[in-house]
Amino acid sequence: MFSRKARLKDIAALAGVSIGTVDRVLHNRGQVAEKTQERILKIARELNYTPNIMARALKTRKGFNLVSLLPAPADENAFWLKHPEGIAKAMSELEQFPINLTQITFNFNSESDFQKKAKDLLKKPPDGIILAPLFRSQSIQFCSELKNKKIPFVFVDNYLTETNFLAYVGEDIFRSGRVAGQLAGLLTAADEDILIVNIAKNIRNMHHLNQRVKGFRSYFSGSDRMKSKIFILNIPDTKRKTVKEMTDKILSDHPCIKTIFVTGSKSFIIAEYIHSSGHKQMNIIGYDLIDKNVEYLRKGIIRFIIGQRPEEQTYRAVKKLFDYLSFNKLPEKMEYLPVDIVTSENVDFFINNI
Amino acid sequence: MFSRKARLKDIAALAGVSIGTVDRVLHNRGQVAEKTQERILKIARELNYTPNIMARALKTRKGFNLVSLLPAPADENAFWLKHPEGIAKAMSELEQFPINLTQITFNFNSESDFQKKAKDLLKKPPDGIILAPLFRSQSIQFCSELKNKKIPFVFVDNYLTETNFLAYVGEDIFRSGRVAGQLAGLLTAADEDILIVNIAKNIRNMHHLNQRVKGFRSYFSGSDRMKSKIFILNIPDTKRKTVKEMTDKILSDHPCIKTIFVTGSKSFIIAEYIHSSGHKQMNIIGYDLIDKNVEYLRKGIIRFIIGQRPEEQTYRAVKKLFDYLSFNKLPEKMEYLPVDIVTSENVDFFINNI
DNA sequence: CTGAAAGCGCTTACAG
DNA sequence: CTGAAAGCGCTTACAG
Repeated sequence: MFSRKARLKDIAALAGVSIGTVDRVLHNRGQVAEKTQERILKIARELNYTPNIMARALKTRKGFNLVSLLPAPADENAFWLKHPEGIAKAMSELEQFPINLTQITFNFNSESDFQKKAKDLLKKPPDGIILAPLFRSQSIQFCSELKNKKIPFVFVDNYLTETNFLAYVGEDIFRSGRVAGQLAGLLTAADEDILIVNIAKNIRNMHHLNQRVKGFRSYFSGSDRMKSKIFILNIPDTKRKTVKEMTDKILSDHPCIKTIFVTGSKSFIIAEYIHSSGHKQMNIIGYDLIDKNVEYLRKGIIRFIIGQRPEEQTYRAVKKLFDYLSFNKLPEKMEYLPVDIVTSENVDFFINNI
Repeated sequence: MFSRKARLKDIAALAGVSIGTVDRVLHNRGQVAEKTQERILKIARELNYTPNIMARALKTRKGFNLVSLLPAPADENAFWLKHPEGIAKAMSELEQFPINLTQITFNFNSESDFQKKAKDLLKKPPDGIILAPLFRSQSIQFCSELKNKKIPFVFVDNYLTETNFLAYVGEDIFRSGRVAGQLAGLLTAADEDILIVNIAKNIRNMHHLNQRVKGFRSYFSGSDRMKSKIFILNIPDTKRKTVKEMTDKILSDHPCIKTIFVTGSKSFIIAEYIHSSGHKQMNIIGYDLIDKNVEYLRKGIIRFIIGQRPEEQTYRAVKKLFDYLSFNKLPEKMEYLPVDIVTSENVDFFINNI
């Protein structure tokens, strides 16, 4: 009724040997007579043999220690709250296997903290690592150590081409900027202008955000669709006073600004200020479904949020690492998750939804 | 190093019985002395016992026959091309288990063909069914037979509340209409009007499409945000002549129409006509990432496509059925997939992406 | 170079 | 009411 899978036993019977010999051939271990070997391989091929992974897992029971090294979530970067959820989900699906995953976090603003945590974890080298490479040079150095120690690692959030990472799961950053550009274009009339706002304290953010700005601008470049002017504002911190002064200034200098693109997850700060300060209504576009952004999205103060599925990044990263370590399965190297366009009407589908 | 899971053996040792007895208690079979039973349950709880599903699967090796009963994809409903992909993906992930899934298709326009196929498949009753209930009364009847025969079934695409379905995976139809409404609102100025187009040959479509229309209208109702008028056009077939005549008429009667919402997957037909007929440019919003729609989306002739993840519907449906049959796991009953907002800039992420 | 045997954790039929 | 044993398909250490 069901076409049974071929077993070692079947191959052994046909080849007239024991299953031990078949196994030796199939795993390239031990010395087996050339002729026997050929015969066995031929039969295995004909029977389309693939091992029963249940039986293998049951027998082998090899455990792995994994480590995730991600920024600690804090008020100012609630974005990183979502990543542990994806890890938890993946681990619960893999509950049957003897895996440990230790979550290590580092201070979002401290390169030395990252270095310290990275160094510490290597004292007891894990079998695989999930890593958000926020700090470029420190990450490159760390990854070269991982390479020396032959520890595979998967990037989330961003990647560094100069390392030999096993895989990347995350946003196509440039592309997501283009999507934002398209949305801004839809919201902005020909006689209205656009403001890009970067809110960044540290250099990492700048790199990430600059990519989005590039993508955003690229959507408009070379086309005639854009008569609006595009201004840019870099706000160095999130103090209310700084935000107020800098925003007020640029908006009064350029009264035609109607659309504001906030390149990071802090659009709620701009939304809050615009909303409470008596400025005219703006079209605000931002990133990431953190609670405060969602709140302003529902209120209609933020128009669009672009989502990058942070939980799914870590979820898939864990799965990739597991498949690689357990089944030698080489994962798809670059896995760009969809750029989600989220509004007040479809936001419910995207939160608490992993 | 790894916290080992408790095994039957461990419980047996602590309870001073054999693993056979433990198993009998845990599966509520056979007669076990009250006292022994209590002791064993207590220990199992304390040890937080969960069975090792690898071992169980290896031993049990119970096979299932599943059937999917979905419309045959055809030129006129390319939407249904995607569903087999999700089935294929799920089956390849479950390759290790002795499962069969037979895909049965019926003619999208023929209720009698559905009835025939449904009847035929029951001659050899499967262990579970995945079903798209296009034809209401015929589906209800079929589902009541399934209930009698105790065959579990999962709906995709739509559901019928009066049946005892195991689960539904698909769109929140009303809600997706609301999302379309919001997008239309963004694209339409106060002095411009909106046209809703239903293209439907059969009654099923009408129900589905009407729900979307309701959602669409509900977005505008009771709010003052809408000064535009909303017209509706029902096109009974897709002949070029019919489309031309009816579209021309309504657009000349109402020259302020600027946005067209096509409630089904045939927005490419409207896009094609508008584009090639010398009408002024319209904002077109449609459904489903079938090739022709994607083509017009990329060209900028369709503005937004709303996606409902057809592959994921069947993928999850198969998984739910499998988990239910194999592990007695009751699935989440209503699983609404996200309403995806797709534009020319993020469409790449949503095609060939399962 | 090859075979026989133990055992992963579970389920099930049999014996008592 | 309970235990002992076989076996799912694989891997591995041992014996020859």
